[in-house]
Amino acid sequence: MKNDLPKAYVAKDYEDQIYLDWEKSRAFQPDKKSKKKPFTITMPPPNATGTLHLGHAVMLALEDIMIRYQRMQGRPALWVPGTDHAGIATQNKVERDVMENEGKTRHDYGREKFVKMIEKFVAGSQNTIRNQTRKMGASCDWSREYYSLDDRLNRTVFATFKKMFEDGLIYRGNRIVNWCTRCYSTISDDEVDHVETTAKLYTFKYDHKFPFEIATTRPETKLGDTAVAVHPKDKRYKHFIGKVIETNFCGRNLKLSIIADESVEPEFGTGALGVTPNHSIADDQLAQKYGLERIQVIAEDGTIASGMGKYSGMEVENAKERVVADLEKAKLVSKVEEIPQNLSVCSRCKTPIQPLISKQWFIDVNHPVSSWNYRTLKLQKGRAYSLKEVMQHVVREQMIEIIPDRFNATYFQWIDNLRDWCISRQLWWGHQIPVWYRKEDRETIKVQEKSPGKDWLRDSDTLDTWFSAGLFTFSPLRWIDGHDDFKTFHPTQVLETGYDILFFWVARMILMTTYMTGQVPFEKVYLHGLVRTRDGKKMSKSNPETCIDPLDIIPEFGADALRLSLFVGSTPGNDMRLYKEKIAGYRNFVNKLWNVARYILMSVEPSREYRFSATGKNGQLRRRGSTSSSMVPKPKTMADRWILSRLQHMIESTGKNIDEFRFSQAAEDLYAFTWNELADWYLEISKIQKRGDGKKAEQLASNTDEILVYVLRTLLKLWHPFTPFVTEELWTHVKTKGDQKLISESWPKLIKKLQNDKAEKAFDLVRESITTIRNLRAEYRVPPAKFVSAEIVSRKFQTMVDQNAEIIQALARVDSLTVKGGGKAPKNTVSQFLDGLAIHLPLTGLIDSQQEKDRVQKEISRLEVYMRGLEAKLKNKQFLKNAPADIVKAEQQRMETAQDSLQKCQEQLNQIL
RNA sequence: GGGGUUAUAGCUCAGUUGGCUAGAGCGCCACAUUGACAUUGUGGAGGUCACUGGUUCAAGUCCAGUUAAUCCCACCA
Repeated sequence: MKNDLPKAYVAKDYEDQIYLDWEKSRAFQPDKKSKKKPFTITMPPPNATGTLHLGHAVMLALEDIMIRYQRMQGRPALWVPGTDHAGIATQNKVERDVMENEGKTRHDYGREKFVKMIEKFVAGSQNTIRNQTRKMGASCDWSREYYSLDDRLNRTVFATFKKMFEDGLIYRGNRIVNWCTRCYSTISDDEVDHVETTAKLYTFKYDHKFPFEIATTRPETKLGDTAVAVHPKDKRYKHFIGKVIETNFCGRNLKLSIIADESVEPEFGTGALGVTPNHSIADDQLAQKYGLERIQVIAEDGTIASGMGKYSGMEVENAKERVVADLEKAKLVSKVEEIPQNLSVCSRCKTPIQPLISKQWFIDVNHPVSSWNYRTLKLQKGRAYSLKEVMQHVVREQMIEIIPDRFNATYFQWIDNLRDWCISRQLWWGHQIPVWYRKEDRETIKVQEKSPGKDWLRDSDTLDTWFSAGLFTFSPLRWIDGHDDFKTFHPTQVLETGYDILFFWVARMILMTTYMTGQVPFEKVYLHGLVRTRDGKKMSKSNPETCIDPLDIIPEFGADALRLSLFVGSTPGNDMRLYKEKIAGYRNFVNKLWNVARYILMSVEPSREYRFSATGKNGQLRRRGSTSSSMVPKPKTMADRWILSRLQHMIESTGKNIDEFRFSQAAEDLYAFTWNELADWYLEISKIQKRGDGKKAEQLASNTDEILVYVLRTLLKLWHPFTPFVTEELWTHVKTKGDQKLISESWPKLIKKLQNDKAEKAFDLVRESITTIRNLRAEYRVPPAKFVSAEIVSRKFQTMVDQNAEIIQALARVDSLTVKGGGKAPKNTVSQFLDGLAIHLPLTGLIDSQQEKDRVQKEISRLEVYMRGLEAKLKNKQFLKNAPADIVKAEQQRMETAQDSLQKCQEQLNQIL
């Protein structure tokens, strides 16, 4: 027992060393000897593009809580850390840096060289991420760390591609895609953001011969129109439907079919819509539906394609101005108005998206196949299922549970609207598509990673990052090699991540994993909210003053305080606000915990050995070296019984709360126990229990020491998943021979026989008595240092109050306490009535009878209001008939108590008069 | 247009299957201060749980509607 703790806990003096010790002790690796069911979490891999932000910190805090708790439960707990190459994000980042620093583009370097540059950048950034992860205290198994471009993961990616291709789930097609002209790549529907802007809506005719006007915000694309769509019932245009009108638009000859479709809104613009099949997703659908011709207007670099006359080669924006100018010159424009518009932009670089037709690789989400594990996925035999159907099936059948469950609706809605997933990206950074084309005839292909020979060219595109990310529960566990890790640790138990990547990642993991492994990737999905600023705004890198950097916080307040501030007071799926004062509050708490330990360590007899270990049968405590198997701490006083009982309830509720994902509740309860019960009450009482002289007093003191140490040890264990650093540090002061590091200790076992609701209730009355006296003193402005005398009258609790008289005297600063079983209330006192107990303070000279009268009168009114409510309830026959018996009984009890108090108050009032 | 979330103390938020005289932290007010802790202690003030209706013996909690904020998805050219 060491007792040389500094006055305050300065986290940064301990944390790094503690983490090193944990790592050295291999505590992060799952205990494979354990026979219990493994518990696995795949860490959502941060993008290898830089540094961790608070979103990652929340993720690390929550996952570490689960992992540490399960580890202490004795389960082989595996938390697999990793990083993601994050194709588009990383390439963008390096491109931006190179442009800023050297004014060069990736093309100035060429693919091979540029990829090398990205690799170098990634290596640096991975190191940063690893260090930050350590700073947070994450107890993940570094020996199993993965990176999405690791060999074993690459092989899994290529094997997946091949299998899907052979099953007809991957195809190459000419389809309209979201094209980012800056990234020079397709991006998926989910990578498109919509920003509200205003746009100019032009109303015009294609030429003077054209019979009616159309309206558009994008006149330049009209160069590629092949139809005009109207609503079938629109009288203005009905007689044109089915005709083909030849027109000359800005020097281009267009053949426009007039088609009718319900989707056209007659109220918008002129009610006539120029259809540009290749540059609008909606128009593309019309083109498919009516078999329209297609004309490419915009090239992949964002300029007007060749064959568009004088506009060819112009930037889209310039072309627009030019087209408008030409139209105006020809007096074809009748109206220009500003309208609100949702502009589609690339979520990475905010460049406006050009929808265009391009030959890309897709995953067919509606193609039914039979290559499923029908048994483990509980599918109907003999039936083919599409990816979409299985994604719906496993969640609907609750093989995967989403927390909070309202995200089920979001999930299903997304899947219902899911279109084929475009997986090819025209990027250099990522998994290059394992497809080879024969040089002479590009249509002959081979799907494999290695080159089939000299006459073959590899597809230059890479795969969408989320393709490989979809494999992350099983690819790092070496599924591809049939490794034990996969057999032992898959499916994983929990996937914990932000709700913002439910679609990007969670859904795709379900898709990929069910298809490839025949298992669900995880049993539960826990979604946390976003961390916002004090004003509820998003923290964004472009606004650095709104951002809180975990690396600034940790040295100042400690990782434990940061962790607490990231999940206490927040619930799954809901955003939270974070600001320094909040973190400081938890820093204060951590310090409180430190000082609780510091006091106990200073106060108990240091030479003794306090070796409790709750490893005996039936969760009993044994003292090491003792032959007795029932060395449970023995409560001698009511306070002892109370604190030990409260502690047992904490053991029970903390475990239950963590099991049921109520992390905030668990920590809040522990916080209240630590501060408001242990520190505020029991520690103060222990001082009283330890101050007497004589043999009996010594025995009590020694017994109190045992209880203090037992409570502290247990409390450190309960706190450990939440605040690992400070608890581990304190553990070094209370651990004894044979104890392990706290991280490897077992979760405290519940000792049922120490639960004592009667003692808790009785002791609450003692606490309430003390509070009442303090309150009365404060009200009558008795100086805190001054002692008062008091009289407590209770027939029912006379003995109990007597037994606790010393505590009441000390904590309420009472020098002479009279405890009576009955009799008349003394005169000239300030009095207060609790349930079955009256407290009288003869505050001679301080009592103002008017003030006292007012005080009692106020209490009476309050009681009367309260009793009116109760009375109504108790007179209600329906209530008596329908409410459960214990509820009725409780209400009756309340009524009796209130009546009693009321009567006492009235007596009191009469006496003052 | 479809879907979701939120609305509870001055602020930030809890409130598990309906049983509540509605809680916490911060802030505020008063007092204290060498003893584990000023990163402290003691006491206190502060709420028609957004609004309207319904279900129920009983509604902050369940249902319907209204208002306001917010997010996601789709999208009108």
